[in-house]
Amino acid sequence: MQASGATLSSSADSKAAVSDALLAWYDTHARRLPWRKLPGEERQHPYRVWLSEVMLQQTTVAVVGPYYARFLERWPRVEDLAAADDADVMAAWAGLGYYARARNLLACAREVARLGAFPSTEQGLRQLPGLGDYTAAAVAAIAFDQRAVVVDANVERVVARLFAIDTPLPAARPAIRVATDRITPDRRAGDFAQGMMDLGATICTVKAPRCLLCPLRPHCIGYGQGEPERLPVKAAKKPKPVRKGRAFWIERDGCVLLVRREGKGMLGGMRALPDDGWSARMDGQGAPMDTAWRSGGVVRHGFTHFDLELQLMLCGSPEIGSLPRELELGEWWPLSDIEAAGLPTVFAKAARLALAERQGREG
DNA sequence: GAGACGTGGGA
DNA sequence: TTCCCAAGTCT
Repeated sequence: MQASGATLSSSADSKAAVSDALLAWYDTHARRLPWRKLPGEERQHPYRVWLSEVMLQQTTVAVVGPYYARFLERWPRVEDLAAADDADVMAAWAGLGYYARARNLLACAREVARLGAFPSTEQGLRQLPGLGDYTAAAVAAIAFDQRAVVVDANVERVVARLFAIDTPLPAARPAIRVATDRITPDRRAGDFAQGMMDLGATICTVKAPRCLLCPLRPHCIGYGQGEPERLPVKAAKKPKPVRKGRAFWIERDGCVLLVRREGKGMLGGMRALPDDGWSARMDGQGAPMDTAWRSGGVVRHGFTHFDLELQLMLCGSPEIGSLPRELELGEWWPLSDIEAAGLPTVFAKAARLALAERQGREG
């Protein structure tokens, strides 16, 4: 743990100075978000805090908004979510990405329903599926007013600049955590955490930080050194490989054949078009059946760790009994209601392409 | 520690 | 267009 020899100022009250400045700023500049407490409310409901925090993992506030509203409308309490069908929850999550979050969301809701309530301590929360260091600390602080050290990417950026920590990530994490602990107040830890995240999102931004508007500027070593936007230092990214595969659009009587992806891997638990195995850490292989396929065009889609060129293959009215065993378990989904299938984006793109091709042939 | 795991929006 | 990356977790 090495913070460039920088420490927060030597004055004994500097810790309170930073948290006081941050909290005062939060009191007047907090973003008004659907999952935040209403004025006068003592604290936020654990279910809503947890739901929003899981959705917000690696996902922007703007994208989460509509999903959060739909989930809360459909499953108002954690017990409602615990009782939901897996397929319904996965379909409702479609488009948000990182589908392990949805699988863990259900597992967590069922565990909480079994327990009778959310654990009220960071340690207890940390045991729940899908709650790592960040989310356990955030829920403990925001919903239960516990003092917890909440470190997300915003806090990492703010703190790296505040203390001028120039060790590259991820090696800087221990130092950043210690520094965050040092400035986290004993009271209002939830407001402090949300204030730090709001500051990171609106003032202490990745590029072109608005330092002249920042309440922490007098305390910020990175600002004092100039070029705070240089921090935190990150390791160079590896290039993404391009992977090729095929997906199969099998149509019959106004319906298309959808399968459910197995397991915990890529898009696991989601409805999908049958494919040739491209997602199994390799290029795709063969077709699911021997029939007259025609090309429906190419879908390009970027995943986190590879880019995909997906060749869409089409066939209409397969003969009865010609389907391979693994496809007999699929669902024949009405084309008129394809939106409700909850396809992950790559397959939603493929469906749009297939329907457009269909339009072209009929028109 | 490093890689798997999605997506849409902004510059 | 291309690149970066956002309230991370799990293995």
